Amino acid sequence: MTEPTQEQVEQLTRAFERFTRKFKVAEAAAAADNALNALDAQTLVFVGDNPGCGTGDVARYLNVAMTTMSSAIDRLVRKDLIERRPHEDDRRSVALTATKTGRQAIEDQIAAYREACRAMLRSLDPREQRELIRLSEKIAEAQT
Amino acid sequence: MTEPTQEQVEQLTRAFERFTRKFKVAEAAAAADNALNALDAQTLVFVGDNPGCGTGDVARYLNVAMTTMSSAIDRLVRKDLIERRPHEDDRRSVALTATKTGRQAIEDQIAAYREACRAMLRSLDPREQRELIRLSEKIAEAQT
DNA sequence: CAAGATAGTACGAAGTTCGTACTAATCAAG
DNA sequence: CTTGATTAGTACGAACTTCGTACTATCTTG
Repeated sequence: MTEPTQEQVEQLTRAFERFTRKFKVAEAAAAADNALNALDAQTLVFVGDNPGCGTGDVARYLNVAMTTMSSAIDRLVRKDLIERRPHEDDRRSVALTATKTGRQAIEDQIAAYREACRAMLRSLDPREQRELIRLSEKIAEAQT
Repeated sequence: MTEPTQEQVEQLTRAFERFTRKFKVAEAAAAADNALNALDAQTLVFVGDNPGCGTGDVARYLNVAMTTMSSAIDRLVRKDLIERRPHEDDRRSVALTATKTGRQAIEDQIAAYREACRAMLRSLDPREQRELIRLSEKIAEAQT
């Protein structure tokens, strides 16, 4: 827990700008098939991870207006990627779940991500690979 | 350059998903002031890095239609963040440059990025910080 | 210099986001 | 149990974004 130097921060920033770009390309590639925009893709993944969640849950998580999320869900339902079912306990709510097609689309989405990660690791030798993963996890945990 | 294991790839993917999310928040925070959408922000940064570039250069780099870029540039010009000047050699082209206000906005944009990177580094001890930067640069260079 | 390629913009159609207004269901007292 | 406030969600329309088509102006090449 030491304050990094200005120079170090800038080096990492430059490297990460390139990573971010790489991930965007990966996202775009995964979306190409289903023609999902960024919001719809993120919505689909969230619903896949949180079956039974409601419109508001996703809206809050992705930081968009409730009505925007309602539209996004409309599009995903029309493409048969998710389903709106009545919620058991609260009849105002809907319970969202990914359809079989939707789960497949999520897999493709994540596979593209994973492919980008694999490409990164491939540039390193085995010891470095282990070290990068260790450091990444340490950071991810610290951010809470 | 050794093939990483499936397990390693997944660990890194999970960690990077969290990073990506963090960067999106940073981007959103930087955009909040100027109310720039993602495309406009990226366009502004590119023009800042490539003064004198043309509409088509940015469009190709960001992978959008020429007309889309023309609109984005319209918006940035209207906000006085960039300028369209006639190109010296080729009078069909425009030469784009960031205005003083624009350069300031870019600084804010990048500062938010840098802040996210600094936060990451802070979770590590000095030896680990140096190692993370070294590995990141190695990967960034290998990707070409 | 004529034909074709290139850089860019105008315009309009299709789609996205979000605020306002509304319905339906739940909760909290009284 | 009813009434008033809250909560989950959708319908609708305005403002904005993206992009294809059509067009102008300017190189480039044979």
